[in-house]
Amino acid sequence: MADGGVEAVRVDPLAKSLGVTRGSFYWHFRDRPALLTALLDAWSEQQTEGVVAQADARGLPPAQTLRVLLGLCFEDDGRLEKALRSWAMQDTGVADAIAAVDQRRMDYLAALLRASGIQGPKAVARARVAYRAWLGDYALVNRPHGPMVVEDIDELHALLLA
Amino acid sequence: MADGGVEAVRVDPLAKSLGVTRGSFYWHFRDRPALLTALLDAWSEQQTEGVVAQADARGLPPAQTLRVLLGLCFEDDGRLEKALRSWAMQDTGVADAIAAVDQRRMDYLAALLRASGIQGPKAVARARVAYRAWLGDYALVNRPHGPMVVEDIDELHALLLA
DNA sequence: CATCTTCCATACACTGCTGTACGGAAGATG
DNA sequence: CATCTTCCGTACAGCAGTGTATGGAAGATG
Repeated sequence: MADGGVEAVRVDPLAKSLGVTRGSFYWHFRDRPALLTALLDAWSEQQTEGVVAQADARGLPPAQTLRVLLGLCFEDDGRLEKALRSWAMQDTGVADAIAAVDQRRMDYLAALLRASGIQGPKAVARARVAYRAWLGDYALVNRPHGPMVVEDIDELHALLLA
Repeated sequence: MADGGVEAVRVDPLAKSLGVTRGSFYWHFRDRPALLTALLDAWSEQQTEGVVAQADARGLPPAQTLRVLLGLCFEDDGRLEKALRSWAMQDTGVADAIAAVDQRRMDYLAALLRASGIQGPKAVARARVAYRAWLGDYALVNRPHGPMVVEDIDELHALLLA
């Protein structure tokens, strides 16, 4: 999925790469769509709680937690994230699942900003800007120096808390 | 391409939707890859000059031009942009072409920020943040209220010039 | 008018993938 | 030990799309 997108997750090549035959696959899954939805469900469940808990676990003040969160997020190469969002363009069910994940993550960002002293609607607007900046980093095909450079993260962090 | 991604631009369905046969296609293009590269070339050439010229044409001061540019960019639904970047994940040639377009657009953004009084490296870092925010808006599957809301654009504009 | 080029249709062979039918091995259960 | 369930392989039919070979119509050119 991360390598070739939805179109690349096909049962015949998948079975071959695993050293089994399609007969095995069709015992575990009803058909290809069943595999895909299983994949989506697993990702969705994992991404709603994982990163948030990881950032909160350190028990830092909100402004520091925000910085830790940004660092964590920009570490990922985002290939799976990109593949899923590309998939969502042709499947509204996928789009809905991702939208729910987006909402939870932006809510957490806004809460962090409010706890850092950013007032009311500004917190929500900035949370959306930050979330878009994170997603946009993935969209950049050849990212200038690998993942986002530390200076860019610091600049974003400072802008959000200004 | 915008609707279904690269995988959807196939010669047989395309010919059918145009009311012709594949025989016609294979006279105009050597094969499917030839069509795809022709598409990419056209997009690349169109996107290097178009929007920049459109923003500059009004002859406004740089800070206002920046606001106009942001408004113009966030108008687009970005489906083609997303499809191309998704395609770039499996084709380095596509990735290179898009990276070149990215570079030109970020250079223009940085120049606009410098002309607005943002000093040195800050201009580049903020240009990258803004460009990522723009791309990230496309990545959001169900965008909250259609395209990016005016408040978000204003907030971004203010942050960039702070 | 004859020929030549341009543009498109028809027909064919071929590939990669899906889903189903069936069969068989290996362990669990009575 | 007989049977039954679990898990997987084999074989087949079918579909969608690619690329090629060939022929033919319509206008351009001598």
